[in-house]
Amino acid sequence: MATNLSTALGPYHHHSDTNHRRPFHFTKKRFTISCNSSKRAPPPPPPSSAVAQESKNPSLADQLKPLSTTILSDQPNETHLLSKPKSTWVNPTKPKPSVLSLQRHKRASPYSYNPQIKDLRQFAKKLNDCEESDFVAVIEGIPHPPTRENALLVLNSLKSWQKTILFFNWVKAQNVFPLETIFYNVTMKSLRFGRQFQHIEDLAFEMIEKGLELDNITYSTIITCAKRCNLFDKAVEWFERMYKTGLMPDEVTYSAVLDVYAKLGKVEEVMSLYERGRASGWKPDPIAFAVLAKMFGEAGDFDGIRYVLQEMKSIGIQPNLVVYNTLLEAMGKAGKPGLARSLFEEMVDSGIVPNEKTLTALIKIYGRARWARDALDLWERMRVNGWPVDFILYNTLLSMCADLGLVEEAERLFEDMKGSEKRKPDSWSYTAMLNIYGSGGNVEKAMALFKEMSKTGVDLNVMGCTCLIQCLGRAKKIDDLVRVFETSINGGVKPDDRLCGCLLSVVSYCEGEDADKVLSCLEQANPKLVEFVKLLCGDESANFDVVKEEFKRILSSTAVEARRPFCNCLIDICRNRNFHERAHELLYLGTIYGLYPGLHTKTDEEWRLNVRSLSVGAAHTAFEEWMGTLAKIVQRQETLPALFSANTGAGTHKFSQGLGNAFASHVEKLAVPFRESEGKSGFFVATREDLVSWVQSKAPLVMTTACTN
DNA sequence: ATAGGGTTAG
Repeated sequence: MATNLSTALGPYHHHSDTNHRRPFHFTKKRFTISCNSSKRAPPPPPPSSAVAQESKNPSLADQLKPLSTTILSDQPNETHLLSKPKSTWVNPTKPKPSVLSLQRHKRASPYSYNPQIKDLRQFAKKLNDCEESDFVAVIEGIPHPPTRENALLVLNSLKSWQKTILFFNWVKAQNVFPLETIFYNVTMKSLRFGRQFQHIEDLAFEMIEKGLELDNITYSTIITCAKRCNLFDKAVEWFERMYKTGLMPDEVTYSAVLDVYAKLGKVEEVMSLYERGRASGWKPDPIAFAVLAKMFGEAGDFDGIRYVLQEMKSIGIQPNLVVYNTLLEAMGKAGKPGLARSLFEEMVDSGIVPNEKTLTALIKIYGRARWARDALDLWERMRVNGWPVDFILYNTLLSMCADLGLVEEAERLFEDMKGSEKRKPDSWSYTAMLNIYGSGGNVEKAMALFKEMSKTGVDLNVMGCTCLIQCLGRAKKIDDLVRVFETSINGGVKPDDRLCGCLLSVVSYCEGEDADKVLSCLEQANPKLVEFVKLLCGDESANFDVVKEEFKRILSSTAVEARRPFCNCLIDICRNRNFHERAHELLYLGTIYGLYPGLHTKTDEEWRLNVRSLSVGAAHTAFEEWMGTLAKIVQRQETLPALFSANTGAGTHKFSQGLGNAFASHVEKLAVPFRESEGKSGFFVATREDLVSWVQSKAPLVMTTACTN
């Protein structure tokens, strides 16, 4: 279902409902097109009903509606908006409708010098240090009378939210002066630190009851607290309430709310708010851009990231460190390592010194992109320039080494960490090392690490467990595998779908007793999956429709990233147990459930089979299927392209190694005229003439192995 | 220090 803004904005919407409200159909593409155009459409006027009722404080929903309608309408059917706008809109005597106040809330003047400050600081320290049960008694020792200034100073110094509340209530009970908004705001700040949304909301209601003014600081504190507690509906609710009472958000509250919608993934709402704010004359600051950049990064939306850069440029805002960090991270998520690299160089050239987060983002990007040269160069620059390093960055460097297969570099860093006082390896560090040894097939070193962990008291986590099991499975050390699995489960590891996929892949290449041992591990983690394996291979009479339904059920309860591996392994299991037809059925189901997008690509000149993301068995199955289809086409004498190719990938990824070789021997066995391309490894090509004559000589055989639907 | 908004790990 499409997101509907009126739903998102809650109950405040209903009274201004009109028939031009429509659900959002705001796709990424459309957004980008509309926002990238250099000329921004002038903001449309608010609906006349809103102007009449609340010309000063139109509701947020009313503010957003016309804009979204303008952007989203499928046809330019905006006559109801444009029929009488001029008088309202262009008339300079009327103010522009505005969604935010361009002026920030004015702060009270800072404290004047007070000779009692030193005593009060000491007193606050005593309060912070004492037991909570003694707190009230300690308060009584306050060295100076709790005047407004004195009370504020102490209230500001308390660290735990429980003590803040106790002190707040004590001051209230003294009844020396009425507690103003600032007392509530300071108290809320402490509660927010303790993530106590309910307490904050109670205080807010108390303010309303007493008729105290809730200002922008109050609202932004409430909203960000709700956000940090993941109570997004509450955050939106309080933002709406603010408009309702006639208070306009300033840019701090406004960007806090942008972040709320961004965290909800409501890109279109964020952009409506942003554009509305811009139309009101708002000049967004770096924090607002960090919010947008983060949002587009999470969505992997490169066009959105470009839009942010372009906006900053046109407004004349230089990114600061945080904005650069966010943009780098976003570039990584959008799969643009090269642009991340240039952005980083631009940042350094502009004189900004990278921090741990910058370097963590970049190292991660280079590792994932398998850019060993850039990763190592950056590592060297970190050392030479003395750039800051922290624990997360160390672990990220280790993971990068795992991605790139840099065994010695990782071992050196790992030893450094063991030797340091502050940065002892934790379960993340061990996981990275297990990943390195596991993918390199070094069982001895991997098992040595496993033993070392139990000695040093570092818990194996689910990912480390997966790496180790994969390694032991490949080495056919099934008894060790079972022991590691049992130990992990007893140690509190919760098996996830990746671990199950890993066990399933071990099952695919094991036989007899070994396979049964691994299956009984899998049974503990995912009994349904084991049941399905038995359905596939145990009972030959299980019909296709039953398999289809069960498979659908399994997949829909599996994490997206583990679905294709599951299907690959299941195909391998069927093939290795001589259920070839089942394998074809599973490949067919995997294809219709969208697990293999882009498996076939066709142009007039060339048809290509892309098996890079398939397991060996699945790739064989797909190839046989392809040849079977081809045989039918030849039989029917339909048109064929001049060239056929199959792409296995060159096996640069540590898990896809061997696919090319397996494929080569498979085509050799079938005597199909595919030859590995000389220039490109992992590319197998055949001409139409060769293939057609092969099909004609082998047609009966191919036809029998092909799935008949 | 002295009431409010943004960024790091499969």
